[in-house]
Amino acid sequence: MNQSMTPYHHGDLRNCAIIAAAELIESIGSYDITIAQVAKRVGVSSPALYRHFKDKDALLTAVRELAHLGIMAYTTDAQDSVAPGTLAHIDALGSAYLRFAMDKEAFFGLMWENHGDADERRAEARAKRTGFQVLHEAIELYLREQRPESVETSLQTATLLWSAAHGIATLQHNRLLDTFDQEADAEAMLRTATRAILKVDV
Amino acid sequence: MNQSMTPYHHGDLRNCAIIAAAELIESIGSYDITIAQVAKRVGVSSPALYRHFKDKDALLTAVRELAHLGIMAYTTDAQDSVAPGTLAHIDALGSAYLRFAMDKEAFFGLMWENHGDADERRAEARAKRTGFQVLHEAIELYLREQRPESVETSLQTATLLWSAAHGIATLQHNRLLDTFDQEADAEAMLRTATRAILKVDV
DNA sequence: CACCCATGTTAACGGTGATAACATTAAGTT
DNA sequence: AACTTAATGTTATCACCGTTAACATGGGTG
Repeated sequence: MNQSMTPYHHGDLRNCAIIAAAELIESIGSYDITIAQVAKRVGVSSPALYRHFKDKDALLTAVRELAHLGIMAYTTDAQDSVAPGTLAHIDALGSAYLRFAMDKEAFFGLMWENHGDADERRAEARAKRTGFQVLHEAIELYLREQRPESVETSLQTATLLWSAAHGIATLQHNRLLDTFDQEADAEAMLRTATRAILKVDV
Repeated sequence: MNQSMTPYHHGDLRNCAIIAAAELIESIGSYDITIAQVAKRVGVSSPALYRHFKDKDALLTAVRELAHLGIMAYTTDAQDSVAPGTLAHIDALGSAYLRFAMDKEAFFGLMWENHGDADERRAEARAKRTGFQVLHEAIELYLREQRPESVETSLQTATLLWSAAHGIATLQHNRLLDTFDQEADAEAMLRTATRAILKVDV
């Protein structure tokens, strides 16, 4: 009846809460947020959120899904301008990963927090594997064309390269790269690692 | 006077609280502990801890120092049985790192949490750099003897190798290595990475 | 229209980190 | 030995947190 403001039933609380949480995280630069903060931002009482999320971590898990989409967007963008299966392709993927870690610090941190129950864990593992597949395929293609004798190790190679990228991203995220090497350049490091692991002559 | 039990003044509360916190973390396998839990374990009221630690994070920072000592112990042990500056030496350091990450999961996770004020951050960075130096020296020695033409890149090489080790350790810690490659073996991966980065022929 | 269920509300609980105000004791001064 | 003081403990209390219970609202279906 009252057509003016905020009807009793929100209508799309679940999605709005996820987005509000994400915005909050982005704006304070930390995933240390509060149910009450999210509720307030959506204009709803705290307990209302429990109609849509089992607990706080379920909400954060939903935000993590968003973060996975975000990283996929970075990845997809990066792939646009490169030929599939080239070294430039692999570089672009790695650089997208590093860029996401820097640009969206709080989300990157959140993604690697491992609280949550088993179901949530499995769902996230699936999302992460999806991202990994992109790298794996690029590397498989690269090896098939450049080093066909090593193509059967493409899975191990991809896993190792991801690990290297993740290590560099994580250390940079914690501001430790500069601690070790004042002139460290994450992107250059990853390119070096990529070439070493792919055994390309530099 | 009353020689029986628990004098009013504990006498060594600060150290005991740190140890109690560490034990608690080890026993529950998570660094999500409570001031009250620590206080109870030491047999003291919660506010008493605030005489010795500015806040909860200061206590956790002290525990992190302990964790750094722990990783150094692993490292030192590993070095005992290898000749300095050999590939085996570098392998031993990496393997010690991975072993610590697995054995002391909770501590490893805690070490890379980056809350805390600027002073605490700087202190921790120093501790981490100390650990890094060990790897750096081993690599410098190795390069000087095996690849003298690359010795001036020893710092970059050490930083990169640490990043790779850290990435592998972190992914394993989050149980993601198996997600990517069911047969992944962290130690084997690190050996591969080490050889690739040092440009040793395999 | 009547009912019901999804979805919102306010009230309340136990636990958290932290502070204030007070108590006790060890150590130092005279 | 007595007094003072500072360090270090205590209890009482706060605001806030995640979460649940009990109640209110109202849209959708018979």
